[in-house]
Amino acid sequence: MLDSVSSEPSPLLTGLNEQQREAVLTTDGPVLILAGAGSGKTRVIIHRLAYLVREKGVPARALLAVTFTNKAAGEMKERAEKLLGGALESWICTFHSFCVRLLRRYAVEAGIEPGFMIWDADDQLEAVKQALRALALPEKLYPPRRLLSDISAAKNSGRPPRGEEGSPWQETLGLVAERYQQQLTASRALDFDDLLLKAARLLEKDERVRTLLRERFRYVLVDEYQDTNRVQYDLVRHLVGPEGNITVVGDEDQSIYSWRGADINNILDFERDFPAARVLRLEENYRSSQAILDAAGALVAHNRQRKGKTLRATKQGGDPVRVHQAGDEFQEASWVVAQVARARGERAAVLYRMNAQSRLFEEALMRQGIPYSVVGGVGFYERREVKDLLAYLRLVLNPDDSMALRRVVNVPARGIGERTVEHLQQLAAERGVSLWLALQQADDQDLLPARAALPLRRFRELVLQLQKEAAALTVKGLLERALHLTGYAAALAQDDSHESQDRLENLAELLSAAADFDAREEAPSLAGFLDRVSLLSETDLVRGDAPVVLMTLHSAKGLEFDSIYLVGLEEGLVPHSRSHGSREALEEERRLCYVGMTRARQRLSLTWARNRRVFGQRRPSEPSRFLFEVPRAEMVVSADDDYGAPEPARPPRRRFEREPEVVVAPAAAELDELRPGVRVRHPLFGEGTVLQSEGAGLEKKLTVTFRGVGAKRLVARYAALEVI
DNA sequence: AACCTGGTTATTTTT
DNA sequence: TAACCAGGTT
Repeated sequence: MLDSVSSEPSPLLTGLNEQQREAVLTTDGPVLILAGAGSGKTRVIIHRLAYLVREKGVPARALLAVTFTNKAAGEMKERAEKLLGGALESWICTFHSFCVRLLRRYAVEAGIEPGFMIWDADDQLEAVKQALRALALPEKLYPPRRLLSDISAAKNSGRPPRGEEGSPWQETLGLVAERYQQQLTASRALDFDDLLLKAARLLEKDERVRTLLRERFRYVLVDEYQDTNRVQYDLVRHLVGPEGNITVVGDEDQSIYSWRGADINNILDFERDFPAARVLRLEENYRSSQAILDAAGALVAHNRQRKGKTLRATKQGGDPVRVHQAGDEFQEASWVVAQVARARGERAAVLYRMNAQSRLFEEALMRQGIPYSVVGGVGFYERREVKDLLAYLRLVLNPDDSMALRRVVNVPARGIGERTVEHLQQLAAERGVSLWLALQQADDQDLLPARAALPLRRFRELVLQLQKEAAALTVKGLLERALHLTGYAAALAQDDSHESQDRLENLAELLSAAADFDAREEAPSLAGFLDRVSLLSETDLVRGDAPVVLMTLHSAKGLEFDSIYLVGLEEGLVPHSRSHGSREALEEERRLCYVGMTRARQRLSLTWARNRRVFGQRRPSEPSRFLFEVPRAEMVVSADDDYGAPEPARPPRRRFEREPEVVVAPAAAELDELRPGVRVRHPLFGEGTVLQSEGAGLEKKLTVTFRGVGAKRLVARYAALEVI
């Protein structure tokens, strides 16, 4: 296997270090590549794919690479195609999309409906609530979210709950899980966990399919192996078989998804599971400065659950890691934003433990007129109007999807009340059919509640009409038709509130997303569109253009920035209070912190606030223990000026959207000067020229071009512009 | 069926 | 604190 190295060095190997070359060339049998943060992992993977195709003559369609995010898959595919100079026929996709493709293709063998819908987290939660209602169990005693997470945990471990266990909770869990699953079945739908579970079962049970797939996929690669759960592990094992070529790439120090069922032992025990395994390490780091690596390395060295590796920096020196202690969370945000404003032109990220922390940073950035983007939070596809429209599309494809039906049966309002829906629901439960079928039967047998009969019939006809038209339409065309036929657009247009305006804009964006899909996809279909939307993740939608990005530590995995601000490093937050007590959980928190630190190329700042509002109450905080695990010599410590002073009185908080606080804005006299052609200075973008301006006063909207940054649209009120 | 209100409740992290 | 829900009112 190594003979091609000596005979003639492949051009695919140039620019790779010794370890990377070996990782590219070691293609056969089980291989574990331990890839440290910033060690050029993706590069190795794409060179490996190219090497297999070009040098070893393996047909591209025999290669399968599985990742966790669409973004990673997309990037991998794109770069591999660029390297090979042509379209690549390999499957490079996420675990979930791989399963969907498999299940759509082998639905019969898997024993599921070919046209299944995918339920999202909202649908799942709603289904659990329904189950509780049907069982006459109070939500207070049985929190739906906890039930759902237990159901999901059970599915991810490969053993769906049964109600046989002893404890009352387990018994209830079993009952609820059973009802929950019934609803999925009646709706011809699968939840996220089912996608993996059914695919794994299919491979386990059906020898023909298994053989077929093993023959097809002769080289399988799994990225981020440290984040695989039990079911994913089973899936991979069935897919590969004892003689297969399996390569897994991962880093045990970056395993941060145990709460979603990921099992760090999958990577730690790889050599036990595959005794013939070759283990290769990538320990040369091309991303971060020496100072950053030393600090991060010292931190993670406190973990016991690891194979252990030492990253070597290729960049020497660099700024020391900064630790800043702020008086409170407001000052923490101001400090960070001041630092960001000072370092023009570099890309920075603020990383926090939980989404709720983003707001203060958003407000501070907005006040300074610094453009930013937030990853996560309320995503585009989670907005009500978007989900409503998508629900109509789901009904077109599968009217039995009861969650979709429930969602829009009275949206926009058409006189179908809660009681009517409940009545139908009961009917459906009695007969063990979907809501749609119950509706149909009730209509045919004149069982509909008198007052709602007409609107219900019209709703039914509406769905049928959309179904009839769907075949001849593009996805965008169908969306437009749905907007019109349902009266959704009209209802929004009639109401001229700011909110409705926003919604219409979002729907317009949905239309353009659909148009984009129609144009780009080879064979665009409604099913394909819905699948893609369901499998989209938060980080897939990261906009890369903003100079500052705000996100959780979890979503930062796999990304890199010039500057990293790791904020809220306090006991109870990082490590999170829920992780106190168990060593495993604490180690995961430490890894989370490690992941955050190793995102930084040039500068790393760690901040904490001496007191912070928690549960709406101000409480003093302790610095995170992780701060003490980084050697003092690596750090420069600073503090707010009023460190130790009594807590200053704060004006009552005001919602920024309603009443913007002008902190730094052009002086009033300068507002009129902001005309096209005028030179201005921005704290972040540097000097630029006004290209265009519309409106007047603080509401004035400006288009300004900055050197090296391009044109930016700014609102005068927020823009910290200075006329020069 | 939409709106209001007061009380309760919660905070990880998300493919 | 603020988001959410159940229950009541219009």
